Amino acid sequence: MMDSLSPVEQRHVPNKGRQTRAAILDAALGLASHMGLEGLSIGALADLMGMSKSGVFAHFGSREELQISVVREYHVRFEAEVFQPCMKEPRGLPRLRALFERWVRRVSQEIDSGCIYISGAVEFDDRPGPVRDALVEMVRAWHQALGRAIELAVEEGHLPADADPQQMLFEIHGLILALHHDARFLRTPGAPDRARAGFEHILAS
Amino acid sequence: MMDSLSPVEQRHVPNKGRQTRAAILDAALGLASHMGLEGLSIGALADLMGMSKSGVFAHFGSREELQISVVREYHVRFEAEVFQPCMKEPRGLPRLRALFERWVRRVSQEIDSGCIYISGAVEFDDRPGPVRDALVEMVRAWHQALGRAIELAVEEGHLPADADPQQMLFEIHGLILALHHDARFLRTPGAPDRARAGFEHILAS
DNA sequence: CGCAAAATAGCACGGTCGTTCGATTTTTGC
DNA sequence: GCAAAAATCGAACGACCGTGCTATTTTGCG
Repeated sequence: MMDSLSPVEQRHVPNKGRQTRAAILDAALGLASHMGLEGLSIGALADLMGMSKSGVFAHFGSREELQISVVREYHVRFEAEVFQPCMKEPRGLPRLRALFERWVRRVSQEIDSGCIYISGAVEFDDRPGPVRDALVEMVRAWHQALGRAIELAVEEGHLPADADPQQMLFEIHGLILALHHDARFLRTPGAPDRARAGFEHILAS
Repeated sequence: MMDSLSPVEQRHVPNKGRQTRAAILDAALGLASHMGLEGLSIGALADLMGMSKSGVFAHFGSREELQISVVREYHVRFEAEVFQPCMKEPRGLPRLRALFERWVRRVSQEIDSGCIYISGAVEFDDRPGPVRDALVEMVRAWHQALGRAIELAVEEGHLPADADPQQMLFEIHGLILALHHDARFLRTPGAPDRARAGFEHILAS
């Protein structure tokens, strides 16, 4: 009778909705990694979930809102898997190396799941709207975090004082994009090591 | 009666068909640059050309064949605009620089037309079929041509003998991809110059 | 011109899409 | 346990898609 008797049990919080919404979003992330954000369809998502189209639809209100939710969820996971673990590393080169290594693994290791930041950037580069805005916001945030890590490496004296963090960021990002291209599209073996070698070239200058 | 009298003339070979096919292909290239190869629809193409869907359709036989034709046509133009003019440059660094500069201009300068190689790579990275095969073939050919230009620079002594052409190709390609990303998606000004600076960094090592 | 062949149009089919709406079932709060 | 509320379903709509079919028009050569 007393709610306070069971601390974990949340009787009066309507969580069925949230739970299925989270499950749908999880399936949507997998689907969007394969088909792209534009290829994400409510019907296919409903089939995958074993529920009706309108049942899925009701959780988001529109396809566009679903796409935005996918982008946000990807951002949360990317931050948790790539960014946050590296904050334990000492600032400067160690942290920067950790960030790059996790980024490389994220893009290459997972064979079947493409990076939504990269595919989304190509899909929405000249398609204005809220989805594009959300994507740009997330990518900008990640770039800013990475740029800050490079600046810290300069401040710590791990990189020469006249290094150009923005230029380094540009080149490092290029390595990741080339890795994504060669590993996922051309299926070239050894692409991750090419990216790592390029990273060392950038640091040694 | 005798066909051999007119070697060039082919009696029942019409001209109009090829012309309109070329015009359709031209429009299709513009459309695919904006919407991607997957976003290319016969209906939209017909509207753009002011003709019927079936009229457009008859020239290609299937949507897939249309996509492949677009890829091939893009390849021809890319070769004519980027590759061939640089063959007049002396082999080695001058030619390599010219190739990179024309590549940069091709990707960044044209504001409204995206690179089909890049967008196609993302769209078809895990979608098997003839369109993907055609794309891979064209991209591989271009990479091979660029790799050969780097090797020539080594042979000419313009680059150190222990340089790794494939590694350089990977890094240079990354610069182009980062340029495409920053210029078209993030709309960062100065991206072409970042790519050029990165190119100089690669050469100086 | 005339006639065959090529190019194009018009229409219809089956399919998928996002979305709406009312009915129905399940969850939740008391 | 009952009633309100939330979640889900099922069917339908209109729009677009690629494609096949049969006319109709246009082209090109004798």
